[in-house]
Amino acid sequence: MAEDLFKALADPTRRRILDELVERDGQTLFEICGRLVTKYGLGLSRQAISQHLAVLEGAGLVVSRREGRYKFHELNTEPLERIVTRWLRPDAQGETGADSSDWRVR
Amino acid sequence: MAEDLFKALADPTRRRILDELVERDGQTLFEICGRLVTKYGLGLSRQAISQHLAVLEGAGLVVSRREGRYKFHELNTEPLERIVTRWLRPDAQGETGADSSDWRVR
DNA sequence: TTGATAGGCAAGTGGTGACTTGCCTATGGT
DNA sequence: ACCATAGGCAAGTCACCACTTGCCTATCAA
Repeated sequence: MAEDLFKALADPTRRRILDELVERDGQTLFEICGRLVTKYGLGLSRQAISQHLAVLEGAGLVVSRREGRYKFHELNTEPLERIVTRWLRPDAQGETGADSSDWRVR
Repeated sequence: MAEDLFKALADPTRRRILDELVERDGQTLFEICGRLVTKYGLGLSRQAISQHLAVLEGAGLVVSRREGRYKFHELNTEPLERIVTRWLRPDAQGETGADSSDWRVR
């Protein structure tokens, strides 16, 4: 749902992870950790990145595939298309761009 | 900058406000309050909506124009285009889609 | 089978953000 | 001049989220 998508995009570290996956798809957790450190000098723990990946996966932006002791993470840009059809081109996708399920009771 | 944009989109109430402005552009604060109440049964205070509008304006998603005692709010979808060029079509906009300024030191 | 690598689970902490409350300013009608 | 309307400012509360720490599981190589 939309809530998960935008929450996932709200964190700059998660956006960087998406950038990394655009540049090189199918990386493991440790690869991503290493890249964030060397490219941006990020001193985040492995668990921090792992939790970020879980959030991205929950939003459908990342799909993971396990092979032996490795877990490869792949980008999925399909959820991002919904942002476009909601506000940029609301006439596409059969009229409504607003997702009626995008709501939470407080 | 990107940080403000995604933070602005992270809240469901703010996304609803954008939906309202897509449907009818140039509304005042009280008009938006009324619409959110009648259409979604939202019991938010005027100040809450006012603060949301300030965040949206800080992100460049809303532009306001004052006329007498009225302040009209208009939608600006230009910042949303950058989301598309960053991950969906990174080859547009002269190569890089990643905004190097999208980073905060912790 | 031991050790190293790749990853997961769970509880705790600090900071940030959404919302409220109370009071203040400004414009316009009568 | 008065009052109602439209909006702003500032402080306080509360819940959530990012991150850490500590420990545990699984796969592979020697």
